[in-house]
Amino acid sequence: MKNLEGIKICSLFGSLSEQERKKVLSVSVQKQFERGDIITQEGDRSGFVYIVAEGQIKGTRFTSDGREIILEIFGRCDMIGQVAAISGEPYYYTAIALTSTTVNMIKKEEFMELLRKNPGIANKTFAALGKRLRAAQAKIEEFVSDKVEQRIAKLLVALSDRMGNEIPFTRQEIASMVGTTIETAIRVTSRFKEAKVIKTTRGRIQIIDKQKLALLAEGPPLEIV
Amino acid sequence: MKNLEGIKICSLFGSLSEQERKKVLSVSVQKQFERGDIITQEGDRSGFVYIVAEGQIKGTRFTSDGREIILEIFGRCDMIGQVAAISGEPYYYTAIALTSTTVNMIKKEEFMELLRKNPGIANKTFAALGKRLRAAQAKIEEFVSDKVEQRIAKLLVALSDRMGNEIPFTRQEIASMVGTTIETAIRVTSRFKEAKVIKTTRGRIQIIDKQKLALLAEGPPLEIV
DNA sequence: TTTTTTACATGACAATAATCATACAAATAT
DNA sequence: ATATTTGTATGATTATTGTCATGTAAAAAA
Repeated sequence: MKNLEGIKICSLFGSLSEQERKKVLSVSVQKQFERGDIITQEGDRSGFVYIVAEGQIKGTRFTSDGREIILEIFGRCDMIGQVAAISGEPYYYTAIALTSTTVNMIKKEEFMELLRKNPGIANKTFAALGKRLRAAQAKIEEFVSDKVEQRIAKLLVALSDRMGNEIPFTRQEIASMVGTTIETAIRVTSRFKEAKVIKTTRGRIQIIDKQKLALLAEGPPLEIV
Repeated sequence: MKNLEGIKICSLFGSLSEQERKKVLSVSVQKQFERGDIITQEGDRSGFVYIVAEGQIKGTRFTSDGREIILEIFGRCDMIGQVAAISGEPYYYTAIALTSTTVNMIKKEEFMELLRKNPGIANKTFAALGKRLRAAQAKIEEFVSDKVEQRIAKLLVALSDRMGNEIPFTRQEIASMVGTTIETAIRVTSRFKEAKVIKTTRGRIQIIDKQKLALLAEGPPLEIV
């Protein structure tokens, strides 16, 4: 059963006994999404927690004037909707599938039960949330002290750590992740291309010189030659 | 015992029985700080969780070039150090007392025990963390879509919701909270003063027209007359 | 195949905010 | 009482990024 596989590998569930794991599976329903499908919608109250078994999801919000802000990228074993489940508030995000995605859905109540009965799961869930908080605060720090070029360099390094050297995002998506306009994102990536730290094709960025990129993420901007 | 009082009112502990509360108190040590005192230091591993019984604390980080970034303001009943306690990582913040402050310190291990044995506390701790995550993400959104004037207006509204119409921060601190320079913070607050939405004295801002301020937080900037 | 849409590219210009400089008043220390 | 430090104020200039406009190439749809 692919269902079992998806969830078995998640370290979150590593501390579960075989019976417990079966219990998790018995209360979780698997669902499939295709690129562009909406998994949770900002403001909704569907009452599920999602665990990503396969694929990539973007957690986005839309500004009043319709601009998209991509706040996080979720991958295998990441959890979506815990905060909403525990605080009882609606989803904060619109979660959209970036690739073909398989998720395990757990009803809010079952999830709470799970947390209550399994300190191991509770701790890991908590720690994961803490990690997200720090990531968000690190991003705030970036906004305060980095220029767009550094932010994009940082993003590319982070993304390649996560998904390898082929980064499947458009410049518009890059822009939405670092909080800039598409024009600026294009200009910056063009400069990177010129300096041979990346290669680009339509909707893709390939990292060539990750080390140089890491330097750009910290240090001074590229000299215009 | 003032100790007891401090912790009793915290809604976090509302679900505790009298014995449980006593247990919390038996494992918590009270400590006093004065303005400017450092409570936790970024990178340290002291292994305590702090609950604010009285006073205000700023959670800050320092950039490589020494600039201060104020990420959060903590007040009564807020908790500091939970993430570090649970994930086992060092403190992410430098927490500095803004006023005379009383905190209840709980050893990391005791805190974990507390969480494990009291689902009510665990849930509230988790929910509080979720709230902080959303606050951080809301701030990211502000950086993406607001100009400095709006960010400062939003900050002043939020601060006055929390601590009343007398806001005890310098323009430098305001600047560190919205991620701008002191000059820009001064210029913007001066404009607000001119428009009679605030009054200022040294180290203080008094909100006069909160409604107008809320409008400025959303809408277009002040017209320069 | 032709049309339309989507993603990338680039120039010109404007706006926002940073930087640098200087000044002054209030608080604190000597 | 005087000196020093700290917080506020404001002008001039520059840098960074946003906005608007226009163009091209690749992909998708007709």
